[in-house]
Amino acid sequence: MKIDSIKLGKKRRGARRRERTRTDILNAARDVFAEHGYHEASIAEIAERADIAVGTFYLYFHDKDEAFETILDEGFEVTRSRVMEAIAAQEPDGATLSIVIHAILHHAYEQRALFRIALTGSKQLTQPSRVQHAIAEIIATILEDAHRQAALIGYDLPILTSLLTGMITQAIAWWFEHDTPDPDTMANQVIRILQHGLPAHVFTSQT
Amino acid sequence: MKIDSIKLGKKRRGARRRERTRTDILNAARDVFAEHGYHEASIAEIAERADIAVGTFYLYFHDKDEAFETILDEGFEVTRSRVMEAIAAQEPDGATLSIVIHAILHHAYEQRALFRIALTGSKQLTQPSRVQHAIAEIIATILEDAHRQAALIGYDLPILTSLLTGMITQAIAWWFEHDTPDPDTMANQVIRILQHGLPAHVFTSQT
Amino acid sequence: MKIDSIKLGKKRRGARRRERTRTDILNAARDVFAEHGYHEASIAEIAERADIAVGTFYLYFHDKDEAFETILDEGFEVTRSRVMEAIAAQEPDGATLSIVIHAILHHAYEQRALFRIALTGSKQLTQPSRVQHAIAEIIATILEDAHRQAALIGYDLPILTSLLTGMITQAIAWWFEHDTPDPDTMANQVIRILQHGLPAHVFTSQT
Amino acid sequence: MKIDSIKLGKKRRGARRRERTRTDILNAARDVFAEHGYHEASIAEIAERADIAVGTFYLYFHDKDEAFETILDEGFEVTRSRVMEAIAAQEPDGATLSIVIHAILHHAYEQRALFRIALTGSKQLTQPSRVQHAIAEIIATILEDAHRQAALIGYDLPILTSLLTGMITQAIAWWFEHDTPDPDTMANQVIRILQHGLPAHVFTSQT
DNA sequence: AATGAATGAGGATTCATTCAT
DNA sequence: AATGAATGAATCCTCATTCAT
Repeated sequence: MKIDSIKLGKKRRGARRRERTRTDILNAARDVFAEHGYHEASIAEIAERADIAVGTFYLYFHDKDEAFETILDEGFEVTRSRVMEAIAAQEPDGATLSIVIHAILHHAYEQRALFRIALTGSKQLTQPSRVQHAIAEIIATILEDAHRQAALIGYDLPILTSLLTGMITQAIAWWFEHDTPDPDTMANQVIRILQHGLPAHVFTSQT
Repeated sequence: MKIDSIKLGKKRRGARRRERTRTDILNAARDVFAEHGYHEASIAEIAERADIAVGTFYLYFHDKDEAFETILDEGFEVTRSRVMEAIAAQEPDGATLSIVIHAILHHAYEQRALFRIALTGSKQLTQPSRVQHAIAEIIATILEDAHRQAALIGYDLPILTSLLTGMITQAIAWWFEHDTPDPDTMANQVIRILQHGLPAHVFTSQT
Repeated sequence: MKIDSIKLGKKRRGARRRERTRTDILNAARDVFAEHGYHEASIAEIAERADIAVGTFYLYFHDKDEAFETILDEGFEVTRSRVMEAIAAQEPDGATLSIVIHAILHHAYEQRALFRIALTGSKQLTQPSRVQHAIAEIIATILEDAHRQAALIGYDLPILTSLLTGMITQAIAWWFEHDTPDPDTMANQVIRILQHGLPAHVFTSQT
Repeated sequence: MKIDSIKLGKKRRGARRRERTRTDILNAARDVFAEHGYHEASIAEIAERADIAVGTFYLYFHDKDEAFETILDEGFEVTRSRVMEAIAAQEPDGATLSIVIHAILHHAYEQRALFRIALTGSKQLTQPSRVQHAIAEIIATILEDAHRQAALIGYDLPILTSLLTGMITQAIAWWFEHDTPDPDTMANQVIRILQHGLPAHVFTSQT
């Protein structure tokens, strides 16, 4: 029994260590990708920041690509679940668009580095930015509900979803260059537009 | 005099030729950047498509970067002037937001390659804003007018501009993956949102 | 005394175990070398097939090279003794070339993996001779006898030995790509050439 | 006309230069491969010996492999044609085995580096040594003639070809470690065996 | 002006070997 | 004795840029 527990201890320690190294690498990689973008990020720099040898990187990730993908995948998994939790906590009966927008912007504000990578450090051209996809999915669920209730007649649902996503994405990107406003204020700006629209004035001739 | 005019002729011919080569390179480069993105685009391929030698490229552009910048700069200069012309033609008294959105989307639809480069093939991280900047500027003029007339109380003007730009940009990006709808339909979707907002329904609890 | 015997038992068991592990590694290594060749064989794969940790490999062999050398050395020691036994069993008075060739090809046919390593997976350039050397030695003893009896006048003994070795080696290499003929048939082909030579016909002009 | 000839001159000079560089690389590569074998040969060393930059290597060969293949391909093409010429010169009516063996060994002696690469510096395991193939082809033509005339009853033709090839190959390999004997003497040793066979003595019990 | 061969720094990836546990 | 995570030197290959012609 003693032996068992010791062995178990060892195993746990090994696993813990392995996990810690993996996290170190992922954090370092996220920073480097965020700073330089996919192409200009070098494994050497990631390794240095994670305080490991170059070769160690390859013990945890098959190649540069896999690390990149992992950051996005795991990052957005966290995003999705956090946002979902926030929504569920506030409005158990069903999410409203306002709550969703607030939740997304709150989380995005805290995870700027991740969003920066996803929005600008892309590896491929065709990636319509995985962020957009993640955001779009969340928004889609709400709009689909509304659509089912025939509340969105006149709108093409996929396009509407995409356009809202574009707006929210832009709100997030705003923070790449500015530090204010805070997420709530930003969310209110977005919601205001979506709720009331702009004054008729701007759509007609301006004399 | 005769000699002079000959020289002049030569000069002119030389200049015309130079101009043609420059355009060839720019066209080839735009295609290659659009196909592969900044990083994967090689000078060799650009040169081949422009039917010139690699070295010749460097007689016209200082480096890869300069060609890239030139494409965006000249491209958006054209965009701006075309859109402005379109607006002026339709509504001499002053543009309305509807007209601007229609004009922008029309032009963008025709210049997909350019917009694709600007939106996805960026060289640096902070760059996706090149298109956005161009679009934002046009929109800003209209919103500023409205703002001056106190019609936009409650909105932060720069942020509002940015958000609208995000929506329009997203509409353009939609065409990177889909061929429909046509620019007018797309513009109408955008305008519908901005004019009426979404039904109150989606902002409140959904029972 | 009791303690002693226990210790002894332990020691023996330890030694036996050590021996078994060593053999496991050697077997795994032989397979991997045979499959991939020296350079493409990785310690990691050898360790995996031997069901040990990478580090353990280095407890038994100083480096990749030593394992490789050991395989060849021990392999050919076995070859030599088996062949010698076979000869002694058949012809106690002294071996004949026929018997030797039969014996060598029989053994080689069964030990293809080893011979494949020795002939094609070599580490260094000057090495293809390891097998050759082993074969040559056996053949040399016979030829030297004959030479002593002045039966090989006109032949340079070392060269003759080498040439016969080349022929036999080639016979073995034949099996790297073909499964037939069986060792006896193959041996008879070799012997036929060495016994009668080729018809005079092929050495003169062919009208 | 003057312009034409100048242009032509330029073209020729360029082509000549290109050809020279290619040859330089091939020569350097042949040496390095011969010294270190395929795997240990580094492009850097080849480039240095050819007195070019690393990148230049890749202007002429797609990768290490292609250079290696080219050396063998071109090398054996030369071998074949030289040997064929030699044969044709001596015996217009049809080659005899003696002449072929002399010719092969003569050429091989002069091209030791090439043969060393082909025989020992192989890249893949399955390569039954392209040399062998080249030699085998030449020998096959002669033996097939004889076979057609039913002079080789009792022999399996492909195996016989292979065995002779093995012998000749071994003769060439001999020179990797020794400088003597000269090609003619060596050829005579080979021919002597093939013509008369070994004394019956060595095949029977040796009392 | 045009050419295109040459350059060489830069970066990804591998794997034999070590060593703390 | 055994483990297997960590190391980092070594090597291939790319491509923007230069420059002799």
